[in-house]
Amino acid sequence: MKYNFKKIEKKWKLKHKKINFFKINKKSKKKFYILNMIPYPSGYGLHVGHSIGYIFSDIIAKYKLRCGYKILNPIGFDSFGLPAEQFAIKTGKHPEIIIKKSIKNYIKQIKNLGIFLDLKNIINTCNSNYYKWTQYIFIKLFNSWYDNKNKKAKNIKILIKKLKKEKKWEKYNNKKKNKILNKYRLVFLKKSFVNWCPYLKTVLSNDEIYNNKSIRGGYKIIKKKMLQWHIRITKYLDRLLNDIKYLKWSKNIINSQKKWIGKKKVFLIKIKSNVGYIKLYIKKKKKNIKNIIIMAPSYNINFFLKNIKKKYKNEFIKKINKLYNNEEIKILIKTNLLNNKNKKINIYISNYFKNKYIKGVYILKKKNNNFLNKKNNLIYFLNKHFNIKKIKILKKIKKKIIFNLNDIVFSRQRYWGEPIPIYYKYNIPFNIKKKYLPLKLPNINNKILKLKNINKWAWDIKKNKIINKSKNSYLLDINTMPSFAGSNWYYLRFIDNKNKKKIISNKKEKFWKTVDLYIGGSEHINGHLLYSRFCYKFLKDIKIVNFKEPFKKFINQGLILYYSFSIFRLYKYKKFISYDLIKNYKKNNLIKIYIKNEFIINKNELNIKLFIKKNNEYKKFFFKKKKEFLCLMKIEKMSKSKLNIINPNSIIKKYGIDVFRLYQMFIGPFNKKKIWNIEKIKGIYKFINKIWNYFNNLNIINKKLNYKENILINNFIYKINNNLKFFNLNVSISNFMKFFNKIKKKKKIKIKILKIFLILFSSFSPYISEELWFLIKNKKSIFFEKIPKINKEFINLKIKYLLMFNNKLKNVFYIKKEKNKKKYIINKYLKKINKKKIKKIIFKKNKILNILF
RNA sequence: GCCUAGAUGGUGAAAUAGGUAAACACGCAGGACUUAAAAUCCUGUAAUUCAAUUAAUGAAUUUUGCGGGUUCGAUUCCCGCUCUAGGCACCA
Repeated sequence: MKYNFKKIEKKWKLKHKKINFFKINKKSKKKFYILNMIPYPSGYGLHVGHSIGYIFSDIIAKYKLRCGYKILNPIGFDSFGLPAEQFAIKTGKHPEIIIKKSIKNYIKQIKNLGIFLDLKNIINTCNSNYYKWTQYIFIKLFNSWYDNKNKKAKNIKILIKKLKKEKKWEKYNNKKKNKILNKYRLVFLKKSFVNWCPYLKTVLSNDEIYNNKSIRGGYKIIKKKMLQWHIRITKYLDRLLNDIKYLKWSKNIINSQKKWIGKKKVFLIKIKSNVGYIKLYIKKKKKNIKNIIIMAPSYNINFFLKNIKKKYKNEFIKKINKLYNNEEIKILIKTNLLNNKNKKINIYISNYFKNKYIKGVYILKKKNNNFLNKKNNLIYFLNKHFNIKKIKILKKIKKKIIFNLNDIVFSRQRYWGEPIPIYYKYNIPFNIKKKYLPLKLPNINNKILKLKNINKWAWDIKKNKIINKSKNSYLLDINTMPSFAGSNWYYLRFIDNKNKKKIISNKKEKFWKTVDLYIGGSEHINGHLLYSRFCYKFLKDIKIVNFKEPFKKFINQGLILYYSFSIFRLYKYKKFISYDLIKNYKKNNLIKIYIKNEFIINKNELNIKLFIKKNNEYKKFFFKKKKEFLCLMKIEKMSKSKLNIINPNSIIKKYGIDVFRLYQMFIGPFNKKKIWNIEKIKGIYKFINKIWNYFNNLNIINKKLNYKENILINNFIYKINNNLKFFNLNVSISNFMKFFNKIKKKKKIKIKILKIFLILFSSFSPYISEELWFLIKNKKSIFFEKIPKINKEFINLKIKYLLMFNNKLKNVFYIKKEKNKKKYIINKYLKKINKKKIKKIIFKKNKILNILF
C-alpha cells in the first residue's frame, strides 16, 4: 500500500491548526528563541533557499519544544526595498499592493512546509505600526551624541549644556550651532557619492549597473556627490570589536566581522608639495618612501585640484568618475615626486583597488608588479598639465589607529522605504516628535515614484500634520531609509509585537532576553549582522534593552546555488552578442542581462523567438550569432535578481511535505553551500514509503525492552541528540535510516521502540509521524510527548580499539568499560608478540594500539 | 585586487579531539517476483594489478583539487599554488 501523503497531510494540517504549539510550555521558565533572518517577499515567491532555513529552524524548535522549552520561532518580511519599486514602475501598480500580494503568497507557501506558525506574530517592515519604531530609533540617533569618555551614547541636550558653558556658543547663529551639532549627532548629514544616471535623472543601485552603464536601457552612469544622512557607526567600532568575545559564532564569521571592521595600527605620514598635502598610512615607521604610491579614486583629490586650470579640471573630474566601477585597471595620473633623498616616487590614482573605500593610499610592494606591467593601460594625463616637483615629507610621524569601516550612508533617493522623520526650517533639520509618528509614506499613482514629486510633503509645526508645500510650510526630507533600517532591530519586536507604547516592554525582554539561535545566509555576515549589533548597542545605551549582544549564537545557512543564464547587450546599440562572440568586443561596452531559464534550450542556447515574445522591450533588437545564440551559463546563488529561482511548490505537490522537509535537510550539511539538485529525492520518498508499509504490517508486542534492545535504542537516542546539538541534520537522517534498516527485519516489535522512533522522527517529518503515532494507538498529538531521556547505563559499554602493526590494521577489538586501562590492554596484546623486536608502542585511550617493529 | 569559505567514488555526501577513508543514500549493473511494465525485495559497486574461477573469494598497490612539510600515522595541522562560490558599502 502506498503512502497517501495528500490525504494524511491535509488531515493533520487541519488538526494542527487547532493547537497553539507556542503555548505548550507556557509556564516553563526555560525559553528558546530561534529566529530566521526575515526575507524580502519578492513576486517570484519563496524559493528552496528560503525553505531550507524555515524547515531547519522548525525542526530544532519542535525538538526543543519537547525538551521542555517555551518556544519563540516567528517569521517576518523585510518588505521595503528596490525590487518592489522597480516592479511598480514597470507595471504602474503601487508597491504596497505588490508586497501585500507577495506576502500572502509567502505565508501560503510557508504554511505548506509543515512548520509551526504563529500567524499573530508576524512582522512586516513596511507596515506603519512597525516603521513607526524604525523612525523612532532614527530620531533617537538624531538626538544622540557619543560621549568618548564614558563610551556611551547620550542625549544631545547634555552636549548642548556643555557647549553652552563656552562663551562662544551663545554668539553663534542657529546655522552655525546646527553645523556643530551635526558633527556630533549619531545620524548626521554629509556629502557622499551616488551612482547618478543623467539620462534617467535618478540614482541607481549597484545592482542596476553593469560596466558603468544602467542595465535597463544601457545608459551611462556617473558618480555624483549628494548630501546624505549617515550613521556614525565608527564611534561604536571598538565596542563592536571587543564584544565579539561574547559571541558563540563560528570562527570564520567572527574573523570576517573583525576584518570588515578592520582595526589597524598605522603610522601617519604627510607629504607636502607645492600644491598641498597627501596623507599616507604605512605599516612601519619609515621616513623614506621608495616605492610607488597608489591612491584609490575616492581619495580626496582636492589635493590635485588646487593648481589645475579650469579647462582641465572638468576633464580631470570626468576621468576620476570613469575610474569607479571600471573593471580594467586604468591609471589616471602619473606625477613625479621626489622623496627626501631626491629619488622619484610615482603617484598613481587607480582603480587597482576595486574597493573604493580603501583608506587613502597604498604603497606598492615589489611583489605586486603586475600592476605596473599593465602599462598599456596607462593614461598619462595630469603630468602634462601641471608640475608637482617640490615635496617634503614632514618630520612628524604619528601613530594612529584606523578602521576599514566608514560611517554608513543612511538615505536613499527612493520612494519605497521608511520616510525620514525630519523637516527643514531654514535649512536646519528638525525631527518630528514621537507623538506624531509614524510619518506615513504618502500614496502616489505616478509612474515616477519620488517623494520629491509629491505636493503634499511638508510639515505643519503647529498642527503637526503633513500639508501641501507652500512658501510658508516646512519641507519634509525627500529621502527614505535604506532597506536595512527596518531589519536592524526586528528581533526585538517579535518579543513584544503588539506593544503600542514602547518598542519592547521590560518584563518581556527580561524573560526572552536575546535570540538564542539566529539563522541566516552567509551573504549577510558583514552587513546585516554588524548593523544589527550596532543598533542593539545603541538601544542599550539609551536603556531600551539590557543585554550585551542581540544574537548569542548564529549559524549561517549555506547558500543554495543554481544555474543562471545571462546575455550580453552592446552598449549604445540595440544588439545582443552571442557569448562565443563577445571576445571580439571591448568588455566595457557590454552590459550583462540576466534571463530566465525558461528561454534556454540545449544547455545554454537562447530560444530567441520565445524570449522576444515574452520581453516586448527587446522586440527590435538584433541578435548577433554564428550558428546558435549562446548565453553565459554560471552557477550562482539562487536569487530573484539572478532569475534562477526554484519554487518548492511543484516538488511538494509531487512528493509531499514530509518528504520535501526530509530531503532539504538530507542534501548536505546545513552551513555549506550546495548546488540544487532534485534527483536524490527519490531515496527519501522510498524511505518514507518503507516506514509507512512497515508500520502498517506489524505485530506489536507490549513488553519491556531486553538488554540488547536497550543498548540499541539508547545509542540511537544518543546519536540523534548529538547530531541535533551540532546541527548535523543530514547525519541524523542517516541515523534514522540506519536504525530503521535494523528494526525493519523484525516482524514482531516492541511498542516502546516504535514510540521513541516516531517521537524523534516527528521533528523532521511531522505528518506521517502523527498518523503512525495514532496508528499505534496513542490519543494525543505527538507534539505533547517529551523527548525520551537517555539511560547512560546502556551507552558506550564497549570501547572499540584498533590494533595496528606498523600503522597497518591487524584487528579490531573491544574492551569493556571497566577494563579500559592502558596497562591491561598492552599486557593483553603483547603476550602474543615477540617483545625483542618491538621498537615502539603507541597507545591512545579509546582509540588505538599501534606497535612498531 | 582585497576579505571569507569550499574542493572526498559516476552523484549528494559521512568520518567526535590527527587513528579502519567512502557510513547513509542516489545512480548504475545483475538477479527474484511479473505475460509485461511500474513498485518491491536481494546482490554487487573508489581505482589499478595479481592470483583464482564451477562457485565463493583472496592478496597487493594507489586514492580525499595540485606541490611540499610536521608526525609512528594527515581528508583533518602548517606552508605554497589552482579552481569554484560568497562579500566588498544603493540586491536583500
